[in-house]
Amino acid sequence: MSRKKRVTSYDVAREAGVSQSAVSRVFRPGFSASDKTREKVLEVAKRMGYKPNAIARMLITQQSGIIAVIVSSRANVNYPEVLSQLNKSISQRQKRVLLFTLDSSDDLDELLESIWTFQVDGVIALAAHFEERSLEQLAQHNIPVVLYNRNVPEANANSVCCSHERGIKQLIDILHEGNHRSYLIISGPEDSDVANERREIASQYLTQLGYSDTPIVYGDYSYESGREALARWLKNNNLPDAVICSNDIMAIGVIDELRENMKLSVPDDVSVVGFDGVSAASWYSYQITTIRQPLEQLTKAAVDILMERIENPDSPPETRVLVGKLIAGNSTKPRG
Amino acid sequence: MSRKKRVTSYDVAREAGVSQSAVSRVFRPGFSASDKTREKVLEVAKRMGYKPNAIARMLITQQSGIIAVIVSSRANVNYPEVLSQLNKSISQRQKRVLLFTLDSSDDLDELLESIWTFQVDGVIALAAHFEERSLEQLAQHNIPVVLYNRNVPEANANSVCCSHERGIKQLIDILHEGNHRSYLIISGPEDSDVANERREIASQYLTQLGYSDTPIVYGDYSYESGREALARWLKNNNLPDAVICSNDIMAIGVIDELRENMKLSVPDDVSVVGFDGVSAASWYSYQITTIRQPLEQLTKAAVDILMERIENPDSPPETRVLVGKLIAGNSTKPRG
DNA sequence: ATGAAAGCGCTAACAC
DNA sequence: GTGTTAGCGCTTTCAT
Repeated sequence: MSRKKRVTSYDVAREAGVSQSAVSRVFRPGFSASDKTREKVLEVAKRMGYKPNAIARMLITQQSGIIAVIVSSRANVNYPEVLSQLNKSISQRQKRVLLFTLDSSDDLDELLESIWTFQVDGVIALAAHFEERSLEQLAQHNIPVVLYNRNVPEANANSVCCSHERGIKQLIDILHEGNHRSYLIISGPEDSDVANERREIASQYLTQLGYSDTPIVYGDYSYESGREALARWLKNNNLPDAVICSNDIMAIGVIDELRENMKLSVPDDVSVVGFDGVSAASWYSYQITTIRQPLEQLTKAAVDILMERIENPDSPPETRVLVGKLIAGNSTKPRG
Repeated sequence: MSRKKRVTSYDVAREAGVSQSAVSRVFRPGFSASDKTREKVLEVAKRMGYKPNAIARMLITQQSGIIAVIVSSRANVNYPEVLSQLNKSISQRQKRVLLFTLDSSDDLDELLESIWTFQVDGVIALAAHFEERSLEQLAQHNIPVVLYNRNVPEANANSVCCSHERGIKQLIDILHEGNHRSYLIISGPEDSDVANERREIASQYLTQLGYSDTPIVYGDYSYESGREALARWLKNNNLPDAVICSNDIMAIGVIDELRENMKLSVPDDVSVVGFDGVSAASWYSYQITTIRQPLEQLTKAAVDILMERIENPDSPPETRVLVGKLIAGNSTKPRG
């Protein structure tokens, strides 16, 4: 490895005829140095191609300027987009995103070790398997954490989420007021907090409105699983008035299954609602009635909360719930 | 900041009654220590909660174990997915992904500085504005780089890409053999290498087949831009036999525009082809004839090449071109 | 305002 | 195999 030798602050100091600490100060924002020194140092630094070494700085300041973002590789459809947004927002704060993958809770300890090892300033967790004990461990190390659309009820952790309750109820209200009298719920996978929450809210609210025992079938958030879930149900049961899907992608699958194999049309034969407000949901061929998650605000809130905790570790835990926007699509219409 | 004091290798050494370097050796893979020492050290380390400090290790080894992945925040539709795949693949190699965003070439120097500052082991670049001079600068620092679906012709850099030539020609062959006699190309934005390449190949191949001066209109890869591009064209021109789109999302836009505003049907009135093979392309309501990029293989190849260059900096530059898979959809059919 | 000096926690010769 | 020692490049008192 013939990596060319780095230019260090000592090299610059020697060349500029000042001390090494003078160089250091010039490169630290908010530290004073005479104009003459500053000018000289900057000139020499530029000429020699000196750049402060972030690693050395981290070692001494015990701060890395790095935010760990934990994702699961299981394609939860809109995580990639969330990730992009988070990265954008964190970059603007002069911090960097270091990516960690968590696929099953087996890897949890290894993950925590790795996070700890990197001295990250904070953590944003999107992954489903990130459990309460992880929160405790990070808390012990005073590493602030923000959960994104995750529900870890007992822990009083920082979190941001989209109000599923408000959204689901809005959707069901539309259906109910539109005289839909029989429902089917297509839920996301049981190991997803978000799916469980959306399903339970829907189920309970329907009960409250007088439709008890609304049937539930499960998918895994994917297009195919939406199609299959519906097909499975219709093999032995009648068509409901409305299908409530835990996310848009399954709703799209449902619509396509109805079109292709049942030769039925949405919304004429049955209404379908989704959740998320992904871009495909608004495409002409689907136009799903759904709730759009305020992605940008959610990610921004997550980063805001985290930065606040980094600067001020004693801030009490905070949960910020944002309300999604109802998109009145064309996948629902009043009955009778 | 009341961060609890870290446990260091010295603490463990003292407690275990060995030297600090013994502790260090136990935690370095491939270094020898007697079973007795190893056992003792591991026991104490576990009890005290010791974890080696990656930052300190980086400082001394001059290797960070970090791969910089450069993305642009402009939503190039399938980058998020590429990013997930890369992360997965890099994690498996015991390295980590540090995310960098590059939106315009203005920020280039700042970006390079930052990359250099972090002592990253290697770079994978997806961003459009990552230019040749960046390659040179990184080469000077002996930081290996792999370009992903980027075309920087003069530089003999490492790169992986999907063969656009092979794919586009396959698509056009289908149309040509299906007696399509007039074409419209809807290209991605001009600041995208990939878009330019796809457009030029299509244009030239059509010329070669006898359709010179095939009209070209531009979009930005988005659904809306596909719709608008087609609408703009049809305002003053006749419907072509086939529309060749630079990506699937614009193809989907084109299909929806035809359906909604022109009351025309695909493939009966006009054929449409896309490129990428995103999941939406195969949905029943679109079923686009397209080329599926071998995403997994592409990302794996990128990581393979990079790792090889990290271990062996003198390996000559390598370009790996992978061929996509033709998906014969239902958005094309033979004419007359 | 500036310089000297003491680390941050680790690795890697080098002796033993 | 193990301990000693000298740094990696920086920040940060503490004198001056």
